[in-house]
Amino acid sequence: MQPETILERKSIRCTPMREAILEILLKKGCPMSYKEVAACLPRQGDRVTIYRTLLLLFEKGIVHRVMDMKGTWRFCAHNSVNSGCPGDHPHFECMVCGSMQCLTDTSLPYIEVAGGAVVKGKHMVVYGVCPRCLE
Amino acid sequence: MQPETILERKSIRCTPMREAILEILLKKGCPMSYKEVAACLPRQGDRVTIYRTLLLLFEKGIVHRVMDMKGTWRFCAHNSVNSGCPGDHPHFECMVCGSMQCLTDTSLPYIEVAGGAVVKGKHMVVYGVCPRCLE
DNA sequence: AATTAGATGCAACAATGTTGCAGGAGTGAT
DNA sequence: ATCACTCCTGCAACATTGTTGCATCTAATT
Repeated sequence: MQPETILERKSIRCTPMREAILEILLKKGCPMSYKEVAACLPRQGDRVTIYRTLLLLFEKGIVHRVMDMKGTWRFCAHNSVNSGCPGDHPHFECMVCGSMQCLTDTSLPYIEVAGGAVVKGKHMVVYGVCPRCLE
Repeated sequence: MQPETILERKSIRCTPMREAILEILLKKGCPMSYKEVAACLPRQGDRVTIYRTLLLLFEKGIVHRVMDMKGTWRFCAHNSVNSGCPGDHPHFECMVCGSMQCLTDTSLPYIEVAGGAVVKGKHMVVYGVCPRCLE
């Protein structure tokens, strides 16, 4: 689906910035930090705008969000249409190059929390060394 | 085990700061951020020293470390003696009060990463609302 | 084309975490 | 006891991520 179509369907104004960011995320298909997204932008916009755009895309359910092992949010839009994305699959992070990857084929286990806590979501990062960095 | 004994066994100098921090972590038994630890200290030391102490305890395998959903490290020393602690159990984080809890009774699933990546560790945070905040 | 709701850019701020360096405390040997 | 040495602590400074408020500009609507 085109970035423009996605934005329209969610009743969000289609601005060049939003279109560009969403296009980058769709193209890469892996969780990207603000920094990575900013580096891919053709025209450098304001830091705050990028943050706000990423947050908006997340809040509207267009992308999902993962916290990496450095404590920074990463945003990811894969082409799959499955909703309720957050918390449904683990992510792999390479400790060498820092790249991240959605493990969409694996689902997260059911976890029971003792004492009657209500579970809203799950978040899993598997870290190690990716094939490229192993060589 | 006493903080002093633990430090001696790991061949680390037993200073008042280290003893105090380790004692706090052992007492609470749940993952604490730098801020929480600092707030519990009887005599306020330097920020950097606290960070360095926490990092040292982690590197020596005395405590383990979890990244919470706000992107800050939390450190935890439970009394159990099992080594290789990092990555062996999930953690629960309350979205309301921010408290965290080790789910030591649950173990993390085996996750296979396609493409021949080497997995070094796993990290899982389950978030929701704790029993206290539900009322 | 005018209006208006909303998007952007700027400045400023807060928090976490790190690095380099000078001085101080503990350890061991003479 | 004294000396030398290791290494712990505190200070200053900095980098990065992320947020907030406000003025200005832009996109969709009439």
